[in-house]
Amino acid sequence: MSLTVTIADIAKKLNTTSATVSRALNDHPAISIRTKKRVLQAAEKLQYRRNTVASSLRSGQTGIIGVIIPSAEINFFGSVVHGIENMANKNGYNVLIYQSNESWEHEKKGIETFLNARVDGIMVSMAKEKNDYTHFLNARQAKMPIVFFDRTSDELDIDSVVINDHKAGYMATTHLVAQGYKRIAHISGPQHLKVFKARLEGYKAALKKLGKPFDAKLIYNGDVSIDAGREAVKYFLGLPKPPDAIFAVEDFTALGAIKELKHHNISIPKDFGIIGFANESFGEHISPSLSTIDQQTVNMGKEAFQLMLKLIEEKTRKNKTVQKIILEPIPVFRDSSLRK
Amino acid sequence: MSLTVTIADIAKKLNTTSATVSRALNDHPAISIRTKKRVLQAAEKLQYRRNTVASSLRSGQTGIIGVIIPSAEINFFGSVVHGIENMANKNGYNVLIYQSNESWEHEKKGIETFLNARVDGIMVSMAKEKNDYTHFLNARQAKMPIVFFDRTSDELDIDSVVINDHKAGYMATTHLVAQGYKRIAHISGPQHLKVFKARLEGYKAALKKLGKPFDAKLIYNGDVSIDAGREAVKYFLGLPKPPDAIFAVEDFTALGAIKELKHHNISIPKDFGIIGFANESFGEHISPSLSTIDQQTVNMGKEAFQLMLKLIEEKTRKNKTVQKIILEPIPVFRDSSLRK
DNA sequence: GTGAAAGCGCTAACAA
DNA sequence: TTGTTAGCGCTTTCAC
Repeated sequence: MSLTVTIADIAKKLNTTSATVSRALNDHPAISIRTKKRVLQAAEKLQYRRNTVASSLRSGQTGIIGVIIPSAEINFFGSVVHGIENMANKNGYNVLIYQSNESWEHEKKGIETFLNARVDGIMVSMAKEKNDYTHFLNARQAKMPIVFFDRTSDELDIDSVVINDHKAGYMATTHLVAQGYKRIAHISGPQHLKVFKARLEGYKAALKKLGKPFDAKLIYNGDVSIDAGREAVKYFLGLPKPPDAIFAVEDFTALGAIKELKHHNISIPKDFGIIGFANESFGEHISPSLSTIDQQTVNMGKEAFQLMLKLIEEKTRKNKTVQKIILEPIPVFRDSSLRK
Repeated sequence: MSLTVTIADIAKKLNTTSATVSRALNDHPAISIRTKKRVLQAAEKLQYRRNTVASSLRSGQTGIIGVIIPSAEINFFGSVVHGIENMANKNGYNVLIYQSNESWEHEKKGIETFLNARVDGIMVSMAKEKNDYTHFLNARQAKMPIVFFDRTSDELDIDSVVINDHKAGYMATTHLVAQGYKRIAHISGPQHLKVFKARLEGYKAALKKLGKPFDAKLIYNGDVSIDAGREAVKYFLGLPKPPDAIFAVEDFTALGAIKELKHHNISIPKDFGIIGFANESFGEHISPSLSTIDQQTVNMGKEAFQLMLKLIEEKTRKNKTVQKIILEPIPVFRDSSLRK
């Protein structure tokens, strides 16, 4: 017995041709029930396994979606990938992962790899490191469907799924004020990334709406880390008129802030309110438990994949409308910002 | 200009043949520097992109490694995948992900998918749900290199990378005794999974070594969850002679235990010691910070991939030695078990 | 409803 | 060093 069974083997056994076997195996409309049955039985008996590589070469479709993320080690992306993968499998697709490790060089290589592999579509969350967009433009030129999620860019006119970061920032800020805090500070992130910028804008918009003055001294620009949170608090407490609440751009930053405030024996939420962003798993377990904004990670993955599916279908037609799906942020208020 | 450029296009342009172009593109030894240069230039100019699907069909190698994990949403697996992916990319491989969602059915389908896709190797961390091993045996029969990591089985004679769970259990238990705790309890996990069983065995071995009696009442068999930790503590505190320390099979279980102990106003680590397992990210941020055992996740991914590489190379030779790599657990002692 | 024949794009054995 | 030829396993016209 040869190691790999092909449709030709099945055909020979049944005194028919590869074409017929192929049709039977693919549920082709023009095939008799009888032959189909015989083929399927023979395939089973011979332990036939369709060679998807050959199939892909001939049909021009691989059934593979390439996904580029900064790192599989970051909770958020693992979770989004989970959502993508589940939807993909349900629709008969497989998912190839490529990590950029936040490097532009790797991101570029990832795109190249996926184009070569003739994947059916590419989904990307951009690396922090930024250079030019030629790799994305190449992909577009090759008619490759692309969907961006979370980390996207305004400079490119592309289909994307993000959450409404502006609204989220607005919500977080409004909530703190509603809880009676008077001076709300914000610890921001790198402003060349749209997500972080939008959160800051949301914060500003909320203050304006609530008739509160914007004070540039109450903005600390950090690098999205525990340390940034600590440093921010040190800075804030040194101000002549320190804030009494912080909206942090992300949960780890908020965590650092909490640690530093505790270190100064400042009582949370009584004397100081904190809200973070991302709903990281640790948030509900620390004390006080951390208020935050949930980003619907798994759902984001699902939506992004569905958008991809649409693009793949539309590929034949010349439909060109760019779609931007914006998910609603979900506030999760816990002890760190709730005064009874 | 046609949408896809092939080596035939390059050949035509240079008045040569596909074979020569292919050789130039693949750094074949028998090729003149001059032709190679010309081919590479032409390829660049025409924006040629090698079709890896065609290449795979012909060469029989896809350069793809299939990875099956229970869920990309679980921290631990995201982290291992990170390790695998990094090594894979360095060695010119890509990684296909398949999630079993702890279901045997999905796991089986994953194997089937990967066999059809003719991946160069499959890496698996088994689903909790167990049935038979036919899918793994099928893969073996198809001469597919397989490496298991973390969740493996003794019933299959397979290459694997795990950490020394027995030793880890031993370490954790010994540590608690060394800190002066007198009655050490254990919250265990499903015993049909080797990892959990080994941790229990390590616990027992430590007690024996230290001349402490084993008391079956001090074992609570949970399902690896926060709730299991809570329930375990309720049970333990109801005993005539309750324990004064717990080695929990996993961090979330430990977390549940801590929450319940706090609820009973029992002081940690003064009156009660706790150590968990897995070094989940939340552990260092809760209070008291959680002692735990680190599993070297990223490193596990690296090692597993290197083992895979070896299997792929050995495939031509008939080398059949099964390798089991056992990583050292790394104790991380924090406040929850450290009495000064 | 089935068969014959061509070819997806590439690589590799054999010649020259 | 290069060209010729064949074929990886499958799908898909085009006949019948």
